[in-house]
Amino acid sequence: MLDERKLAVLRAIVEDYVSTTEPVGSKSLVDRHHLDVSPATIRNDMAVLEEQGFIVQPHTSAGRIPTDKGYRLFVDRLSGVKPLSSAERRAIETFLAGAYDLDDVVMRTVRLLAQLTRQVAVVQYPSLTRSSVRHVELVPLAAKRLMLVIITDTGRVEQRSVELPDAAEEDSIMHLRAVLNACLDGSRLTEVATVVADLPELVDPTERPNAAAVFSVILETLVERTDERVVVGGAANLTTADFSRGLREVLESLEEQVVLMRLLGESGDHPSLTVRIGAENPVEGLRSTSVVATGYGTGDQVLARLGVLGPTRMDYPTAMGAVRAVARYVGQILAGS
Amino acid sequence: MLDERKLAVLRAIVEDYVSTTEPVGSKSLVDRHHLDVSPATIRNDMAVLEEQGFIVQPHTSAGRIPTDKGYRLFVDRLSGVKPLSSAERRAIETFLAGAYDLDDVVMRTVRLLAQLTRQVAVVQYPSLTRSSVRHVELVPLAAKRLMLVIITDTGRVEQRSVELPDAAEEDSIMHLRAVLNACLDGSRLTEVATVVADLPELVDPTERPNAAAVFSVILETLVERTDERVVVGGAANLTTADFSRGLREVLESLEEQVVLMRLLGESGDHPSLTVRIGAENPVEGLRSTSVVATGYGTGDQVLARLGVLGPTRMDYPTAMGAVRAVARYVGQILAGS
DNA sequence: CTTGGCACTCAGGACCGTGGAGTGCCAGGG
DNA sequence: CCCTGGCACTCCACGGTCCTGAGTGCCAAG
Repeated sequence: MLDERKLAVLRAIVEDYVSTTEPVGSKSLVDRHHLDVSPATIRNDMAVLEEQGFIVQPHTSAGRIPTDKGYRLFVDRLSGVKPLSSAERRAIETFLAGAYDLDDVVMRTVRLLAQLTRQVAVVQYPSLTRSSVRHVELVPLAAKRLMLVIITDTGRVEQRSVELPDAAEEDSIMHLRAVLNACLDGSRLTEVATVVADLPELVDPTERPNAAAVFSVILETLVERTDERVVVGGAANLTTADFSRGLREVLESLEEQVVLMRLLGESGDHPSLTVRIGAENPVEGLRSTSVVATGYGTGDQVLARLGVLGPTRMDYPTAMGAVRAVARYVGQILAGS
Repeated sequence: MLDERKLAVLRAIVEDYVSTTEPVGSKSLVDRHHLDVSPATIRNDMAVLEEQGFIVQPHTSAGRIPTDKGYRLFVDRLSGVKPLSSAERRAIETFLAGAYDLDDVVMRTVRLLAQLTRQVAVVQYPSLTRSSVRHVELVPLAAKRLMLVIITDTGRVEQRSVELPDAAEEDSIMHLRAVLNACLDGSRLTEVATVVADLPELVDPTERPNAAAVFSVILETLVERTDERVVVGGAANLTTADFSRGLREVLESLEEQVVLMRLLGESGDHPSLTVRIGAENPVEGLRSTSVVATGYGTGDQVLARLGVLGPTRMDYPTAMGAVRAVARYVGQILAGS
């Protein structure tokens, strides 16, 4: 029911509206894109497109602007992913290559994405639950207190201080550390819960209370704490797109870790490019924004997600290209370190 | 040359303007504050205040608004620090008490400050250079690669990966770790440079290349890297105060770590409350904002700084009260952990 | 199905007039 | 010398009117 030309018209409307921010009319359409028909014909097409809910006019006798449904069709069928220029690719590469630790990689990634797309960038730290333990360290801080440091194979470091019920000897701590590393080293964090459950038997009875304290903190840290960290950058880009007074709402949402997680999509398993447009968005208050996100990781393993957020009127092909490219490079960087 | 009443007038102007956001005129002044004189008298006073540069009128025959100089006088001589209500104090206490590690303390602090003052909150992580080493850990990741973890007495953990020139035995790493901890444990980070310089002699000659690699990374991390981390929160509060189109500029500045450091004031030594008003601000692009900051730390030791940022038209007494109170509580929390 | 013609609609800008808030100045009184 | 009431003046903000131009929907003809 939508013939070839009507689709072309929709595509043209989206493109023009995205680049000009102004409702686009039949006249300007025909000469900017070389559709070889008259404005009147286009008007008929637009009437149909409007009836179907792909476009609307802000007021009678103004141009048309796409609806969420219109963008959706555009993304699904009318546009590809725009590959980056080679200059941009080089820029990404050199910019990310300079990073020297995980924090730095994440920070640089967020800046990079924000700059490339001129939107707000959102990057999730490599997920704890998907990585595995590389080393556990116990550092005595005081007689009845020590610091627990867990290092994962994605370079992430978690630290927690632990209160011990009894004063601990240097020896018993050494022993505990050895046990922990022997058992946990290499385990996926999803397995940690079961592994830890068996641990107490390996410890001298007199030391069990202290060991139990440490174990429970480990569980808390690795298993119960789903609090994945998310970093945001490029918030200044929100000012160009006027959300009227919704800007406050958007900024507030961006400070909520939980919201950001839902935004990126909890279905973090498949690494495919996801686009959420306007009201498709699960988050109240971000109903006038779109999110382009994807998973990233080393090899076929998805460690976390990253993406950009902007007004529904955003340059989807470019955003998708940038997000996909950056995700790939970050994956490479992480794999190589 | 400014008698008692003129000062009272200035104070009243600042207070009214801050609460109403509108230029304040002689008439509304006299009945909102019970100055027992006629509007005409006030007008004369205002003429003088304007001549001296404490206030201006946006257009002829509109009310007056304070200049930066006016706010300065207000802060220095006309207003105290408004203490928090006991409810607020309790809220601070319970909110901060729930924190379980350093990251969490900082995050909670930033939220707290933003909520209390309804401004943008800025909190610097406890400074590396002012704390001392509690433990150094070396974790082998691969034959020629290991992870260096440094734990400070303020609970901060720094991690870096190190490329080794030669493959390293488990033994030699153990030895190196022992040497490092023996020498560095307890040193102030400012002394680390000199201590490290003497280290190579304590290491077996065959291991010197590897040791040197580690040492240089330590130096990089602790000494050369002045990159102190700063966390921002409550950016949404910027939307209420209209910076016209300067909002973008402000948001951009807030994403630059370096800028934030300068904002809080590098003169981090004395713990006194600092107020920077408008153009007094060292940062281009934040000339229309004010910053209220202070140092915080354990006991008499200043570890870092925190504060709030807002439009020059901000409620200084309240902001100062909140900043001071939060700084104290954070200090207590850090001291107790 | 496309096209040119035509009448219609409506947002936005320019223009104008008015009301009110606020000022500066002045002359008189304590 | 300082305070005060009175007065004339200035100008912003607000609302109404008009006009223009972009854009539309519809229709009849090709």
